[in-house]
Amino acid sequence: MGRWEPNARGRLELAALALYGERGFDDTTVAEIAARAGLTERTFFRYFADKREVLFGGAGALQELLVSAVANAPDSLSPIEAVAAALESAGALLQERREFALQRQAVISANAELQERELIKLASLASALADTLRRRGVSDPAASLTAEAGIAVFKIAFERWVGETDQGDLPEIIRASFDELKAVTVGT
Amino acid sequence: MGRWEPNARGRLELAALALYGERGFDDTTVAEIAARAGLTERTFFRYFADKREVLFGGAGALQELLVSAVANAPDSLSPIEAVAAALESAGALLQERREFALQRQAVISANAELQERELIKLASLASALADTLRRRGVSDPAASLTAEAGIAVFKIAFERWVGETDQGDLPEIIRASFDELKAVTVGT
DNA sequence: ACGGGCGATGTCAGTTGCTGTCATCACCGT
DNA sequence: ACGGTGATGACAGCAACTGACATCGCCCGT
Repeated sequence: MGRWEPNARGRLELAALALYGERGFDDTTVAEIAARAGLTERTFFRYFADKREVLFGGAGALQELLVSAVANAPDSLSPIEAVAAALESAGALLQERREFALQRQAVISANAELQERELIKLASLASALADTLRRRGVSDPAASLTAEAGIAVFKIAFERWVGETDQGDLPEIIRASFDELKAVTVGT
Repeated sequence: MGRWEPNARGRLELAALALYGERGFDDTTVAEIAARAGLTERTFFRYFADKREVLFGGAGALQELLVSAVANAPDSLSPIEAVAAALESAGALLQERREFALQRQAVISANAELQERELIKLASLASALADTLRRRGVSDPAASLTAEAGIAVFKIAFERWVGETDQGDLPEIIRASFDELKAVTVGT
């Protein structure tokens, strides 16, 4: 194709994940990542806003998936059911890339700055879900609460799935966690 | 008293909040904060791990308050009721410092890095609450779900309270949001 | 009262994340 | 062939953060 090797972005993502895994996030310099990808530090920052963002390239696609799943859910579903169904299908997708998901999560779990970035991505997901619910006619604060509760369930289900040695079914864990949330909120 | 002016930490917090408010987080250097507090940059980093942390000095106290409130809640309260009561009392405390809370929140809302830090503090709160629930005999995933749902409710209630011109009652908003969550999770 | 330990602060040098600016180098259409 | 263009490199510079060492009074024991 071009003058340069193709897929510079993908090479950077791959190199970063490998190096973060081998030597840790803090002990990896951006220059090292770039060198491993056959590029320079300056080019790294043309593709990614900062050193952390390189691990979150898939966040945008995941958000679009969730939003369109909720937007296209049948009207017969209640808001929380629509959100649950969307998260289950996202879970199914994640499950197909379990190896990658585990490696990535190990890196993130080892570093607080990366956890911060992950949390704000999840918050962005919740915000997008709430917007979509509002477009479905759900009013506030129900829309925000449903979205935030859904993301909380997803977080916890994902953690459990990652922690399991015998690989369980993620969508199933998500569904069970929603049921558990329902039981828990009843209170008395 | 001492060789130095007392309360260096407090002076740094005050100077930082003022400068972040006046010129924005990005356009404020740590050296400027330190100078305003009559100290040096190096001393700033002895008190705070990084430039953001200076805004989160109260997080530790808040966490202790919540944990002890849940730990000391009467056994007659269900997990979610214990969490709700704890968050309401935290809300009452926040309400006493409304001016400060609003100013601080305006600064945080204007900057993504600060939002990240706030999110990880909230996640830490949720984690501490979940631990406390487990010590009360609640098992997982109910403990984690209750804690995360509680924090989600708190976030949304706080946002509403901040957005109001006619200052409503925060504990009341929190209680109402818990009720709304219950309604929303019922689903169908 | 005096000397030394000690805690809080200052000074300095260095690394790294990140940015602005300009140069370079093929490819592409005309 | 020629100039435009998009991706990359080279370089300089700022600010966040860290480690090492110096300084300065206060306090405690003798």
